[in-house]
Amino acid sequence: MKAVKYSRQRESIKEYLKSRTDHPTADMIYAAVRQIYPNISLGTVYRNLTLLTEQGEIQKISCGEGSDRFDARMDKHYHFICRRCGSVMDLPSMDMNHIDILAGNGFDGRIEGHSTFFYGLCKDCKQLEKEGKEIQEKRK
Amino acid sequence: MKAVKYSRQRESIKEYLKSRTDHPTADMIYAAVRQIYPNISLGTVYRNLTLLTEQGEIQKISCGEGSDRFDARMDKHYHFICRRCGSVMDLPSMDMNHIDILAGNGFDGRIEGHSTFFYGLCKDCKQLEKEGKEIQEKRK
DNA sequence: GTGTTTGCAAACAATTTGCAGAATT
DNA sequence: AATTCTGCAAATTGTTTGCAAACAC
Repeated sequence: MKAVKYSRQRESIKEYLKSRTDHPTADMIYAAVRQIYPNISLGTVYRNLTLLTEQGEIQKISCGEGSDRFDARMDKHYHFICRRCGSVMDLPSMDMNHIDILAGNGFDGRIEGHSTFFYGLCKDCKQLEKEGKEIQEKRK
Repeated sequence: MKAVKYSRQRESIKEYLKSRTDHPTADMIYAAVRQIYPNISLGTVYRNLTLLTEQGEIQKISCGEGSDRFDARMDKHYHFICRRCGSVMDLPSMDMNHIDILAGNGFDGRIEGHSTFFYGLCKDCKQLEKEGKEIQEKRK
């Protein structure tokens, strides 16, 4: 019932997201795409991010704090969030399917999956903290 | 510099939370405590939940979808969220410290911990889905 | 032409905050 | 008396939505 039609705005959003590995927020994507389509609205960005997520072309990362982030990488991987600068980065791929079994032990429902993110200090912040440097917020 | 003074409202919030295992939202707590202190405001509830969380007396559960939830259980345990009714429940305690090591392999930052929740169908919804019954939203 | 998408602004939900007065120490 | 906490309302943040015009098929 719902046909999806082409739109240059959506294409631009997708392209931008594919070019990044820093998992931008809707706002960051808005700012970037506005360089090309100055009249695009934040509502359009949100609508397209939702649509693309529903179609399995991108994924939404809800990390609790702050705005949601988006990722064009669709292979299974986990995310790391730096507690100091707030940046979100990909971790090398690893298999953690076994934790669903673990969690199912002694639980009477059906475990279908999990959502996990890791936190700590990214490489840069590890170094900066050692030097007692100031915090550089990379997160919005 | 910041002394914490007693308040009956905060005590009531803490008491209520200790009596529950369903991880209520700020709104649910507000509704409950209002039975005892009809003039309490939602702002006060939020302020106290934040304070209690900072003091390590309770914990906040951000599960991505919808409002944050709160938990008075402070021993390490994981949460399960039913994708059908939205209820949040505790899982039997288990040790998953090893996944931090796993995640650290090939990553140049420092992993300090993780945040995980499991999802699927709770016992009741597993049964109801089998019978083709209607969804009973338990979540706000 | 019909149906989908857009820009804009207004609406919304969850949470936070400023302030004057009340409660705690 | 000094400081912290409260109720209230207004402000903020992140996101969604209604609508008429523009665009895709």
